[in-house]
Amino acid sequence: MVTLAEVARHAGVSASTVSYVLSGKRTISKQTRDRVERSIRELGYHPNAGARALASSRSNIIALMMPLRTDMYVPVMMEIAIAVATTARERDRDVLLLTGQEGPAAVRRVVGSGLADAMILMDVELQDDRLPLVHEADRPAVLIGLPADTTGLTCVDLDFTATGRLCAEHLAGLGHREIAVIGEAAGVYERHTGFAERTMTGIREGVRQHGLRMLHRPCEGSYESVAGTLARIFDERPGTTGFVVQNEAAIGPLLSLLRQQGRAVPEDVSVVAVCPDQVATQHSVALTSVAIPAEEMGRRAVELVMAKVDAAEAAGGRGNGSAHGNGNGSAAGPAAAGAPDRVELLPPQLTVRSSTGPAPRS
Amino acid sequence: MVTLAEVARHAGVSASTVSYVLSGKRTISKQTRDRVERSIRELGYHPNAGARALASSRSNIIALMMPLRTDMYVPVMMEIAIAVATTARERDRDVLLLTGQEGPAAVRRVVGSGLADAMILMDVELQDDRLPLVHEADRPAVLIGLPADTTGLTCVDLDFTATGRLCAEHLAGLGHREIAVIGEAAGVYERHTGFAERTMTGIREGVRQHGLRMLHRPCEGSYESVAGTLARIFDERPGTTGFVVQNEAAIGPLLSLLRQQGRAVPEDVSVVAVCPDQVATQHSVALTSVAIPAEEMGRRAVELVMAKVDAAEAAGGRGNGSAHGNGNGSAAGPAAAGAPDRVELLPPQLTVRSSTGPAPRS
DNA sequence: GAGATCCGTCGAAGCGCTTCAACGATCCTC
DNA sequence: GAGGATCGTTGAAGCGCTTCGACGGATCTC
Repeated sequence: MVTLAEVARHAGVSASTVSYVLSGKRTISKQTRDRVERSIRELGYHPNAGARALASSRSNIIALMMPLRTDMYVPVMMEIAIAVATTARERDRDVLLLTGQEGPAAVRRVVGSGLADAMILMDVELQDDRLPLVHEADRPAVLIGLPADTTGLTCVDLDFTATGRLCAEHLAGLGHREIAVIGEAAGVYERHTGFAERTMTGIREGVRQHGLRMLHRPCEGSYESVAGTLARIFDERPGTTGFVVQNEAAIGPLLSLLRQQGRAVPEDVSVVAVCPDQVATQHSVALTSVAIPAEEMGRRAVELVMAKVDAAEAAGGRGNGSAHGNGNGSAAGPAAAGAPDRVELLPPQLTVRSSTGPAPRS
Repeated sequence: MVTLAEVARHAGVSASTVSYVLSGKRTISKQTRDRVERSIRELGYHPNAGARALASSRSNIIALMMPLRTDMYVPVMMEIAIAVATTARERDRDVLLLTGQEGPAAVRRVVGSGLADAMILMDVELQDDRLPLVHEADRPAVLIGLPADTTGLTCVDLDFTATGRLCAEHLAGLGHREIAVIGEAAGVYERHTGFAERTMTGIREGVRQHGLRMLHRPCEGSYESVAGTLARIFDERPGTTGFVVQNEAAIGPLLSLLRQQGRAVPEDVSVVAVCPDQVATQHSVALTSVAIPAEEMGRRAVELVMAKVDAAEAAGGRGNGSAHGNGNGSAAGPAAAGAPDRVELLPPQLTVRSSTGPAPRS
């Protein structure tokens, strides 16, 4: 392995000069810089990550905690993860992959060992085990998802309330009066991941405001489950003409079943989905949908967490970018310039495709 | 941050003693060990990862290179990644997530900086850009997937040839004489990822051996594409009664279409799929399938790569666990005990579910 | 043109850990 | 009971880097 010292010797300068060329923290004459850079290239030098981390107490690594269960939203999770990794690399950081397996202890370990400078937590639940540790660790952290209490936390998520409202409004605008929501599997509601509830809140707002009637039924992704749910919906409300589907897995079966029953989409019933664009466009009918901006969520999470790292650095200390009085959230204010704690809800965007149309004449 | 020195002081021993308690590399009396461990707990000590890496030139990190494109097999990729991360953690290693974004240069960087001790490469193509660098880097590496030339490489993959054979044999055993293969999207064949070809090789073997007739059609995952492909198949070979589907995305549309056309599964046509079990069981008909053992692939990859790290360590040097003469693969042999280069093909397992049955009387 | 200022470079001190050689103490062995 | 092994522990030397203070020389200021 080539070391910095060897580069220095090769270039005829001191080690510190090489270091400053690399970091840019002091001005170096163009002449020297060129010479050093040439030596680096010729020798194929790569700074040793461990030594760097030790000397600077910055590892340039961001930890990404994935959900343990892989039963849901896999494509979304994956897209977020890839966006995180890609964005981090663009900013010269690496990403450490942690699974939920290890539980909250992972937070303690990573923080304690200085392995990572910051954390991004995915799939945050309303009452998340890891949150107390995040607070205690007082390290830059960003959550993807929204816990019940966001005090002192920075979060990124799709604005699911606005999403729900948007869906309801879209259907209302097309003249639909009775709509049904094919929701997430019951387990999702029980786990209190929050987004399902928020979507429903938004839908209810839209429903109330536009005087619609609405039926909400949780539903598994299996064909049988969708069939049962659908049957019950039409049983109870034969006049239903609009559907909002939040469960990706239910979309395929739903379209199949509607076709089988001779209900044309969008002539007889309209369907609007909440899902990634890729999913929306791969079905027999291209779906009007609100996209889940996975890529943007991942990117923003990295940007926010890095801003916090830099802010903490500038402030001289470790820490979260904002002071933590012991729970007395007094004077949260803008704090030191940089990255205040905040909740960033991405505005939903509804794309009209071929699955929604005017309500049929009653 | 608590340091090892503080632990030593607190326990009334020297720093080296604490280090040996932690690593177990020398015998320490139970009494001292207990005392040290107690201090560690009381102070909440976590060894500093950077310092450790620097002093030992081992980072205890395994790099995982994900494919850049997220268009395919996302659930499989995700499952592999999670299995890798989980298995690594069980063995006290962490996982660094790299995307294809950075290209082959990532290999050089990670190896050069000592950030990771070893690499696992996913989604390896037949002629993979990264392979020359893997050879050159001479660091423990394991590929998930099979390149054209596996000399000096360790690979893990499903035995797709056997998989193909198994599918053909299963259908043959049920009396089907004319079968069709709904293959991967044309792009997959063009990219030469290899597994698609290997599956076809196996299917052809089975077809030949059992005297079947076979039609192979690449197919996109979209509904329209499947519809077109299916129409052309029945056009050309009306007597087709058995299907092998390798493209996960095509499964849903295929089942819908068959149902629509009044062809009952499995009474009129049988369908066998190559896909994760989870996918196989979530459709309207539970599919007879050969599973893609993602979890096992991830786990084995970690086991193999760690064996190589240990072997290299024991052999005193860096290196790949086996000598690399400059391309003259002479006397590859068992080499030093430990982890020789090898290709590990996992045996496929076919699970009979409800989508295959005896061929209809012709 | 003397003093203050700035620029580019260097030397040295550490960051927190691992590991080697060494050493006293205890245990055998004959 | 003397010599050698063995055991448990220690001190010190780095691992490769960052960063602080210092320093000579060029540039500016009045």
